[in-house]
Amino acid sequence: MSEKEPTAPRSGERITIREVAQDAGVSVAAVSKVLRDAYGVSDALRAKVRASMEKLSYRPRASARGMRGRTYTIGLIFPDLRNPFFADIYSGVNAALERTQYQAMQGINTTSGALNMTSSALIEAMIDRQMDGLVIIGPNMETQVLTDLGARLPLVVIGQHDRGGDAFDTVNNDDQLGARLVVRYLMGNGYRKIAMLSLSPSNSSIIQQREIGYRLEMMELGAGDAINIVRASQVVRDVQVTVRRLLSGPDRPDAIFCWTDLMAFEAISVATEMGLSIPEDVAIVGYDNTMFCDLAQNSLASVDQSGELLGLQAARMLVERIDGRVTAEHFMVPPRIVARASAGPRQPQD
Amino acid sequence: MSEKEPTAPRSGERITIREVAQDAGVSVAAVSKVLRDAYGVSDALRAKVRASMEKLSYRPRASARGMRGRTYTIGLIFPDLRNPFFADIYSGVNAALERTQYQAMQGINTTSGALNMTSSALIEAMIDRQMDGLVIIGPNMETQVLTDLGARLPLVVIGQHDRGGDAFDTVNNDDQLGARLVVRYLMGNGYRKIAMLSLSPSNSSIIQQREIGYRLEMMELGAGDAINIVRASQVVRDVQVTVRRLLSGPDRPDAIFCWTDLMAFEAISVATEMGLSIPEDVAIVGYDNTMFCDLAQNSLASVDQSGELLGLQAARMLVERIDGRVTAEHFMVPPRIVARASAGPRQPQD
DNA sequence: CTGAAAGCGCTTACAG
DNA sequence: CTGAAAGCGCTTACAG
Repeated sequence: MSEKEPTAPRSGERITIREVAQDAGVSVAAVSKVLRDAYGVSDALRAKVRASMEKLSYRPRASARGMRGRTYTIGLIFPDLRNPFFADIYSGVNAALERTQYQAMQGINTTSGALNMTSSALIEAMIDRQMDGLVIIGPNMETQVLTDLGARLPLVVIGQHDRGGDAFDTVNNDDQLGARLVVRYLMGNGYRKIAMLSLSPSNSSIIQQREIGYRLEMMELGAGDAINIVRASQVVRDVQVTVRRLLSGPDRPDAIFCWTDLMAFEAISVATEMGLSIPEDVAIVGYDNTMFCDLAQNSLASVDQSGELLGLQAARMLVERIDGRVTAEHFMVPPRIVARASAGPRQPQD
Repeated sequence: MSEKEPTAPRSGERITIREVAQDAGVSVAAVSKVLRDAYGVSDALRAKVRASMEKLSYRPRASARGMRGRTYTIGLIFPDLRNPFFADIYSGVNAALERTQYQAMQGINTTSGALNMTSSALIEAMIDRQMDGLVIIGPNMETQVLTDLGARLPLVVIGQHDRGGDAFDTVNNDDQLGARLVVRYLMGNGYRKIAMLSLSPSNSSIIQQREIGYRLEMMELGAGDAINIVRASQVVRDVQVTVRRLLSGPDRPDAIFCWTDLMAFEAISVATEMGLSIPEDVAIVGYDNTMFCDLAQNSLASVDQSGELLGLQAARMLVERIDGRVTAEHFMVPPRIVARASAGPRQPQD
């Protein structure tokens, strides 16, 4: 294999800062300052340089900038791509960066199995590529790992309640409240034996918060005896088996509060296959309020956690950190129940 | 705003090629050659350098490499993030790159509206960041734009049948055959008045190929008089209105062949809301065979176009181009019908 | 407020 | 097969 360099076409094809400086009749350093909106540039000089940049359609190269300064690129790490909820977060991030020089680049942990391994490999790849900062969504790692990472570069975490001193910011939906709202909503509609289909392994703080909220609200509303948490991994087959077992038992729940809309859709599917009616035989509630909840065949009641707002806020906070903030900030969005037929008012039993 | 540089922590913290060279007792150039697997390095030297890299846990910085050579980063551009089909393509790309030094970075065109504007802005952002090559999925742009782009950097396009000389490679599902298979399948199950719910605006070659396949097969199977193509944009409301109109007309179709699973789910929703049974009143077929087709509430028959294979192949071809190939290659995957209840055998009519 | 020079961490001819 | 030196396109002290 030859060592040709077809990647970069004829060199000199791309305009550099040097040519802009020459065209504007100023120094290279002056152009650099205009580029970075740095102080110490007169309006006249700025105008001249801007005009030359426009005229030559100059675009700075991120990798050259990254050699000493910033790349104006931030990395987004998603836990998976199949949940349309993440698209909402992504739009929020993009909206926040729209009028800045920053650009978001995504990486996704698709490989199942050794999740920690995969995500740390991806994180290192992002650091190798000089990301100015990282937004990690729904991390499946120890808080200590995030703390260490936050010491290396600006970091904002979405979906992680445990804090790491000043090492990173967090942006969350109030998961404990979200779970409480679900229990209240279901109780209000006449359901009492409410089971929770949670996620395993359950080491994430989001999972813990939702389980706590569920337990507390069940107890406070006098249904402590009906508390029933079952767990499944995200794998489809595992969800199906778990739901089927739950619905086949002698003491079938009235309602299932599912970890995610995706799990709830599977629950609807299994219940349907078992010949059960929703919500007459069993009510189903999801989390995320994804676009598929509205489909008539799902009509899934769900908790809206404003993904777009989460993304927007995370991106803003990250840029602040890149700009020098060193103390942690934490942002929490209130969740909201969106009622739909899958958990509608219970008919009087015969 | 001060000009501090919190992005890069204490400098010197990261190991450089120079320190590796020193540790191994060789020149910097030698280390670079080992890094690039370039020729002209003895096994002994290679082993020494590898050991030092390991010992110091050295990792090359992509932006420094990009200054003269490659960044070992390829850009993936998706038309949207809400379709789980793209997750399949992504896994394929990742699988292909797994044992290479390359890393994929994603960008997504979320902003609706001026689609061309958005995607070209994203493409420029990727070029600014020195991507070694680009994979563009389902581009909404003129072939000429792709041809120009292919002249600037290695390019593979997924979902584009029009070719651009040697400027870029294409990877496709055989969309014309896919559409034919759907018509054959539906006819075989007793449906004849088969409408096609296509995408507007219909300037993409994929759309054209599917429409051609649909028309030809309808004619060849003697149902030319029943040809009926309606179009909707991806916007949910538009799909709903279009499907409702189609199903309310005086001459209701027996079956609807939908542009995408996502559209098919909407079609199922609308039909359900109208009190129609599927497939008794109207059969529905989708395209992409996404994970949601299997849910009992959808049971959506669909065309599988092997997203993972498309992604795998595209990534391989892109790496070949980066390595110097200058002639175009074109790869086509055969589609496959996955039968499900939404288009099951038609019951004899009363 | 402005500019000349050094340097970021690699790769690339080129000389030995 | 190996290495010393130049250079990629920016930013950053530093001097004026």
